[in-house]
Amino acid sequence: MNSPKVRVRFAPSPTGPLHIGGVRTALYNYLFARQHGGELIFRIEDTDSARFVPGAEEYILEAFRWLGIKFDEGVSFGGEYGPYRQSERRDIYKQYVQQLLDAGRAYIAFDTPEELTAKREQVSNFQYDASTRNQMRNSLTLGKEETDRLVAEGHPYVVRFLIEPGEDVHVNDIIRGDVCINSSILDDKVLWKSADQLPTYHLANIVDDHLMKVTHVIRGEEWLPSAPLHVLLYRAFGWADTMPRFAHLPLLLKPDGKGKLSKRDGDRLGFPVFPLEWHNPVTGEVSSGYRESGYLPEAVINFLALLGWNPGGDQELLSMEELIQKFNLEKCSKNGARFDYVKGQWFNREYLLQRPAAAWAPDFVRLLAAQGIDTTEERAAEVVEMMKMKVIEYTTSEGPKKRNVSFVSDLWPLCRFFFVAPTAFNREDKFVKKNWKETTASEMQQLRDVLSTIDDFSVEGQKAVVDPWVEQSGLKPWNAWRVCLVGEGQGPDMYALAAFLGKEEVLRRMDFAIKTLGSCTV
RNA sequence: GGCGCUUUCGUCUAGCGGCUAGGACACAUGCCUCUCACGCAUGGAACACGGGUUCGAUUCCCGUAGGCGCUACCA
Repeated sequence: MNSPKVRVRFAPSPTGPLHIGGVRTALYNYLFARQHGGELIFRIEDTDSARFVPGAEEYILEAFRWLGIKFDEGVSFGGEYGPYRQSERRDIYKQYVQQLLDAGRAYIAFDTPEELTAKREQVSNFQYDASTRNQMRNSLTLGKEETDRLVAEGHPYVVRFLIEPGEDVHVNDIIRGDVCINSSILDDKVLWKSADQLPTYHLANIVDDHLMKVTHVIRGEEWLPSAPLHVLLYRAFGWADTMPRFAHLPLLLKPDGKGKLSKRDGDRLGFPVFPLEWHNPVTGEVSSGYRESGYLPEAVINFLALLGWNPGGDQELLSMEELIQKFNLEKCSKNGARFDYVKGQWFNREYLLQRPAAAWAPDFVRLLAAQGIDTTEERAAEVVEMMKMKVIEYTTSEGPKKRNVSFVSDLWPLCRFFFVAPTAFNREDKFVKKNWKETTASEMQQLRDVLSTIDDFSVEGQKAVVDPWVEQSGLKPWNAWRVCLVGEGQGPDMYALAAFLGKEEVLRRMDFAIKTLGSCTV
């Protein structure tokens, strides 16, 4: 018996920007589908008309395009199992709800939301189930005639799933093994909503997965408690033999404190929780995205892939191809993973370093332009090459910290002096203080005179002349020279910096420093 | 409250009855050095607790405690 072709789906609801946890779920589905030569479906679960947010669907699609997660079928991709937007499948669901009604596996209930709220307030732990349904207003208590009459009169109603109590329902989860819960603790879930005349997630989900021939449901752990309900639905429809296999992924948790990762954590700690920048169409609020923050899609993918799964072994830098090859649902961890965004920055650094400096240049040029600096990509690439191994200081809620250059945008604060000459010197600066003594001005004047004789101002050209002079004079001009050209204790190798600036600019900066700092002791 | 899932360094994790419990991020120190770094080397750092099972438990079972989730006419 050969198993059917693997078909998985990622089915977000368009209620806003895609959360990074959702991105990981989609990624795992993608890796699984690719590894098995299967198909990945993109379905839109927009059965909650109240929470619909315009633009969310396009946002999600663009996010996956950027990340390199490709779908084979679904909204905007086509396919033979459409439509793939649930709001366009109303008639299909209606038909299946009727099937359940006819089979006596579901019933009609007239209780209004207000009545239910009141009931919940008056009876603690109230649950609409076998123990309470006979006290409510539904087709079971009202009888067929009365029900038909109320429906005909246009009274709003919902359809509820009739759950038989006292049965142990088993879910065989790929990640968690056998999960068993008793049907008595399940409530008679609403399958069809009166409010928007659409099914709930539970019904739509089962019908679609069945009709779309989905073989594996890979989703977040928040769905685990309702998985038994889904199993019961498959059975009620008579689809138990083709029921997909389930895999419930661990959740992404806050970097610190308690609870699951939320947008607020990103704002508080300074990292994005969305793949792309999001502009809230109602509030106008802007949330940062990984793309706009300077992350490389490969880095985001690699980082996310290893949050909750690990191929074993010591290799952590993995390409999409390697991930596809090594991915294994059974090796997913069972417990929630704290979102270690600092490690995410490290991944980005690794991927940034892997590419040639020239590949950073366009972004860097744009960044410089925003600072009013006009330069070429070649020049920018030279600077990148000299500075990519440096460390940047940044501020956090716990005070200043340092980290390696991890983004192109880290470069500007480190590279200003390449493009802007010092206009003043901070005599209180430790480095300046230490390296500018009363004799320094005259030493710098000597160095200046030596430099002015050089025609070939390349690193090699300078070396050929300056090294012997250093040797013979016994001077150590480096730090003072750095003060002249940079203004502080920063920057690359002095010859490299001087070569970049060019002879004229170097001499100009030295003249200015000698004049400004003079022979005074600082 | 009820139900379910879960528990190895600060964090992500490897481990699938016998190991000096491994790696990575982060952190610290040293070397290198023309500044800051990179790099290299080194270091601190974990099996939640209590019972079993077993010759032997981080590993299997049961409790306890913590964490997480669900408990809507939301997904």
